[in-house]
Amino acid sequence: MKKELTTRQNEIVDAALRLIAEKGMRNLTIRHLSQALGVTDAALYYHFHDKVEIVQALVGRFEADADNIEPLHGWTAIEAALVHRTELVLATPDLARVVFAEELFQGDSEVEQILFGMMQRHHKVMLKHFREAIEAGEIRGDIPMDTLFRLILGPLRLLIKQWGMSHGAFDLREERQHLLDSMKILLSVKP
Amino acid sequence: MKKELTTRQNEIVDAALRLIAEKGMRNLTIRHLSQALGVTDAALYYHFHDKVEIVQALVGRFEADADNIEPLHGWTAIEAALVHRTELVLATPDLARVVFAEELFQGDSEVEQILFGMMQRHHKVMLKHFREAIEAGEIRGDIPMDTLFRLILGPLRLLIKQWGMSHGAFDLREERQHLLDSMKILLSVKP
Amino acid sequence: MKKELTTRQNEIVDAALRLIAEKGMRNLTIRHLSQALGVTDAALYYHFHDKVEIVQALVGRFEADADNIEPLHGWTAIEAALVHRTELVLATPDLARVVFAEELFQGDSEVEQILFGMMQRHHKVMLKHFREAIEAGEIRGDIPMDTLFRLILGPLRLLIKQWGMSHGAFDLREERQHLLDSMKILLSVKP
Amino acid sequence: MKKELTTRQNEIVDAALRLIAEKGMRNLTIRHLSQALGVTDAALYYHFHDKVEIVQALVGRFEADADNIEPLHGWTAIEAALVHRTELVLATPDLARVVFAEELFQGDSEVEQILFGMMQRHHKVMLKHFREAIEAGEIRGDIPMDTLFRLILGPLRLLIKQWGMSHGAFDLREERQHLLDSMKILLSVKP
DNA sequence: CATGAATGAGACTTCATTCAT
DNA sequence: CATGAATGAAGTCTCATTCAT
Repeated sequence: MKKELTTRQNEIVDAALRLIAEKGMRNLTIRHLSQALGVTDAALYYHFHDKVEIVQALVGRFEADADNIEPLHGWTAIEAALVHRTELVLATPDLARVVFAEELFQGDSEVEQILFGMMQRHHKVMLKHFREAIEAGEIRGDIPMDTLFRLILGPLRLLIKQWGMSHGAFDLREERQHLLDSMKILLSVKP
Repeated sequence: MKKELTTRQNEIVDAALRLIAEKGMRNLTIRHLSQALGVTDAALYYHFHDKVEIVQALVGRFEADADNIEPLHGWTAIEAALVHRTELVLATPDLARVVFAEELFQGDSEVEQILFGMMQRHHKVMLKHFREAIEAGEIRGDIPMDTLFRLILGPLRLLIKQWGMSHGAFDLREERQHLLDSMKILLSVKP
Repeated sequence: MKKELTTRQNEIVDAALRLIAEKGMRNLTIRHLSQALGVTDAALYYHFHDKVEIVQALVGRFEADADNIEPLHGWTAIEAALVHRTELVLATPDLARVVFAEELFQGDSEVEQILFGMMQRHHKVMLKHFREAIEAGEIRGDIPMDTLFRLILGPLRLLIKQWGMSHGAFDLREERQHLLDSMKILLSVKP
Repeated sequence: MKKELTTRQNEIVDAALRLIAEKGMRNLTIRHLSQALGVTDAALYYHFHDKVEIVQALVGRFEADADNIEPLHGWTAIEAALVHRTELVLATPDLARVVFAEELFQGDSEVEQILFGMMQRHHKVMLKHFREAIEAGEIRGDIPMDTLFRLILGPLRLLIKQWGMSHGAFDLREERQHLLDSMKILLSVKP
């Protein structure tokens, strides 16, 4: 299912990501992309059949990285997931402004579905970890699952979005740590 | 500063909002808009000088509604703000999928600035309420302000986004209540 | 043939002239014109049936002024004509950048004809004065008539054009006098 | 600075020149141009980034030709310049009705500047030749420089404009010769 | 692998004009 | 006298894509 990308294809996806991060999805046009790469429009069609194919490869990036999480459990897994997200964002800041920005692809139904699938799977995995954490007595169990998901992922999303919109004006790792610390305190089971 | 819109102008903004909500920002073209209104492209230019002007009027809607919050304080004000947001979303569902979707306007620097200003002001107001709530002993004071903001607004944003993306598949009021209840419990000062 | 213009019509023509002088013929649009006058587009159609009618009235201005030359003869008439032109230009500088700019109306065949007619008549009158001046021994007679016309009118046109393009940067009267003096010297019959 | 044009670009500029010559600047639209070339509007944008770029290339034509004047001096250089102009006009009659028609570009501030620069340089060169001619005793020295410029270039401009407007109804070379002869006589130093 | 040339659809915008009020 | 609302044609430009070389 997942196609291996050639070197050139990866270069193209990199450039595409850069364009989107810079000026949004509308900035991702075949001409801009080819100019960024120093080739002709037509040249891109040798590497990808479609523009859709490029965007799909781009979205695939998120997934590729997201899958490499080690098999942790409970609160440890939750913390790892949040850390992983922010580290990913720090590693490829262009991704930072794109990930969590599902609206960007609104209308691109092909991409929308891919993203929706990703989100669903992620959601499922997280819920599993929540249950584990509750069973292990790591976090309190009196909060509805969906609400819990929002309480944990919502702040993370907002944090990353703020960081992206401010063009990295604050220390993401530090703020992420504040977030994790506070969550730990708030969610821990009271004696 | 804020321009009063004519009846027709409001009709146009309504239609624009509908278009965006349906298929995203890319769906908001002058042609689509005029077709939705049953007139020619050119007709719109009688009412607005620019497409930008239309989008600005549209963004102004958020602001207009956001300003009408009663002068509450502390946790009450925070709760009211969250309730107000969700009620706004319920009242004009088209707005729902647009609000909190700053990325939609990424690249549209004119609009970006307006939104940025709105966010800044909102942020400031919320921080004031947080401080009041802490002083009043309504919520605990050991969480950094910015983190507190993310912990409260992040979940709300995610909730509204989920509701929008699912096309209203769940009861927004109910879930919002769960969120508020949980927040209250989590943030309350422990004896 | 020549229609008397109402007060409002004259105001409109004035504004039209100003627009053309400012940014060229392409700047003369009904909307710009109406905006300059502080009314709606539609309002202009009460005063003129057509845009063509406005332009015709505008061109008529040149003619109107050009006709009022006193019945002089010979070199005196020639000098008077040149003086008259420059004075006209000084009196209504907007006209300055339009008059002698037949190209501006190229394509506007209706106007082109009017202008062509004006030029023809002017040409004829000037030739008559040339002949008188030669017969009177005021200027030498060994220059072909058409060449003489170019030698006298060409410099004047260039002078006015330079003045217009420089936005009145030099003293038109002074330079015109230099021109007349030099012409007198050059063309006078040698002993 | 001066960009080399491709074959296709030159074809486009040729067509553009033809369109302007035929019906004036307003006739130079992308659609007309592409139709004249038998292609789509969009095709032109492969060769030129802008419509402005096309016009600039077009204006560059004047300059290109104007620069190739041999290094002559004094009256010989002046005569050569006038001859060159008329020959240029005869060689490319389309240029004829455009050259000396600065008004055509009024409002096109980009082009206006290019033209203004060209005029300035031309003016400077001519003044130099005037001085040389005076020093060499070829022409009289009692006429102000600027006036001299107008006396010589003005008639030439008018001649070319008349020829262009009459669609080549008379023998340009013959009339130009009359002009030169007369000028020589008038301006020569009297014994 | 890439370029040169083109296309058709559609984007935003301006223009002159009309008509009912 | 004027406005409010609209129209149809035209203008400039961008976009994704194709095809021959």
